[in-house]
Amino acid sequence: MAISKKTIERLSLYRRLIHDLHYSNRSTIFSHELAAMAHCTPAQVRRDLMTADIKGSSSTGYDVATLTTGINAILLHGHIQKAALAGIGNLGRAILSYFPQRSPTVEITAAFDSDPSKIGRIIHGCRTYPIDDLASVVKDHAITIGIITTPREAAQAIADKMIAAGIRGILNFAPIPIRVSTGVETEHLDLTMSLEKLAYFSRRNS
Amino acid sequence: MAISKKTIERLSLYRRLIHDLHYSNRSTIFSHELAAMAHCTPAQVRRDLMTADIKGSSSTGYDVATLTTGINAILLHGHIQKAALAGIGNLGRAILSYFPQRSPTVEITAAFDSDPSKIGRIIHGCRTYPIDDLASVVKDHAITIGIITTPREAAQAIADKMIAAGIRGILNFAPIPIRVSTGVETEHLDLTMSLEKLAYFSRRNS
DNA sequence: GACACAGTGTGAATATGTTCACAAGCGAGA
DNA sequence: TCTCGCTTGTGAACATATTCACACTGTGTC
Ligand SMILES: NC(=O)c1ccc[n+]([C@@H]2O[C@H](COP(=O)([O-])OP(=O)(O)OC[C@H]3O[C@@H](n4cnc5c(N)ncnc54)[C@H](O)[C@@H]3O)[C@@H](O)[C@H]2O)c1
Ligand SMILES: NC(=O)c1ccc[n+]([C@@H]2O[C@H](COP(=O)([O-])OP(=O)(O)OC[C@H]3O[C@@H](n4cnc5c(N)ncnc54)[C@H](O)[C@@H]3O)[C@@H](O)[C@H]2O)c1
Repeated sequence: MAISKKTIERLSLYRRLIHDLHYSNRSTIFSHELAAMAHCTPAQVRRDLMTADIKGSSSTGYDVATLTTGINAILLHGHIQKAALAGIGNLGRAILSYFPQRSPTVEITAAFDSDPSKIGRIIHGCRTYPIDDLASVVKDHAITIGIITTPREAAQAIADKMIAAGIRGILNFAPIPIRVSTGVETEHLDLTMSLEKLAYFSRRNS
Repeated sequence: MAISKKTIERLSLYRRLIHDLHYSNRSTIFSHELAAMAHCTPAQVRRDLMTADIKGSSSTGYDVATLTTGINAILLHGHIQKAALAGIGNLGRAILSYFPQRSPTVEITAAFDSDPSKIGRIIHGCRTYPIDDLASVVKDHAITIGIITTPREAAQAIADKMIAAGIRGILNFAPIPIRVSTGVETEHLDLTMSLEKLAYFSRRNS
């Protein structure tokens, strides 16, 4: 029952699209409808749902409620996971303002900064702490996910602290890959890389 | 001479790492050093550079200057490409503040919003315009890349305007896939999806 | 020289991801 | 009940990406 990264991404997308685009009102949906929403092929959708062990009917397609519950069973897995954000700068604040209510599976419960002027307040429901409290807060709240929005120079040290405190997954926005011990999952979102890739292919395939 | 997306991403990363981590002082670098920086395998680095037609020496490794020029030849391709950003909100402003000087191949030259209170100013060197000027500004400045940081509801319409104005690549932060005509490249950066993926795998592989 | 060494370049093997193509299921209508 | 038209589920083919493994190369040493 191992599900690939790409499939997990799309399951997350399917669920949100069904929720956001008012498909949750409908009782059933076909693979080609989901495919149109997610911008992929019907075969891809069926393969993903097969992997997720979600069954449809050949006459009515997939039951929306079953679909949602099935995807939740995989992504949610019992309880909401908590995340901590480090670096309450421009990007960090944008994320804190955006994220509440976004995901039924993850919530950002604490934010950290080394700059005393950035901490103490509650930003969009999220408490802010000095970076030195990271270990204790992470342990007390059983936080399992870290988000790094500090400058590049601080990123690796923050990641090390997070991992030492028990965090098992890191979403990194700093423009440098983070080295982690095995068993820790890391995702590197790199704006410059994405833009340069786009620049290359937008020239190329036109 | 077709280079895959993954390879382009890594080439962009290699170049930036060499630049940021003071490797540009050194005259040569080995595949295993680049691999350590980029957090991948030496074989991967050699394969990428082979694809990029960059040759090294078996005794000294790769010449840093050759490497930089070689990657630039691929990513830059003669002239800097210009980008336009739509949606000067929390995320849009964070990007405008972050991006200047980040990439030698792409620069954000114009930003657009539908809210009159957001426009008229110059943010970090980038002029802001009403969204209705998008077509003319894009054409006048020969902008080829679009960045969407508007709410979900507006995203597809903005994308359509961008494409009509001649933009060939779109970086989309709105939580919905954008439909584009063939020949237009699109990249969907979805925070919720990334976090949910991380949540899943951080539980799983520990 | 000739040998050892530490690296590159790359065909081949492997792993991962996507699409094809079609049997089988189901409901509607005759 | 039979058949038609649509769908799902899925083995197999295909495509893409990574890793292995090793011949080859330039340099330093004796
Ligand atoms: N702003 C963007 O749109 C954007 C986009 C892509 C990537 N990034 C990356 O995200 C990171 C943050 O960008 P930003 O624009 O928000 O920068 P910023 O300077 O506005 O914010 C950085 C924050 O990190 C805090 N910080 C610094 N050192 C710290 C430490 N050791 N521990 C805890 N907190 C620390 C600072 O006090 C500040 O609040 C950077 O690495 C940047 O490269 C930003
Ligand atoms: N803030 C984040 O960290 C974050 C993270 C991931 C994704 N996103 C996505 O990015 C988008 C923007 O997020 P935000 O937090 O900056 O929101 P925001 O509300 O702060 O900003 C949205 C901006 O878009 C402008 N806008 C609205 N309709 C427009 C239109 N038709 N044409 C031009 N401009 C228009 C608004 O005036 C506003 O300035 C959203 O789709 C959000 O889902 C945000």
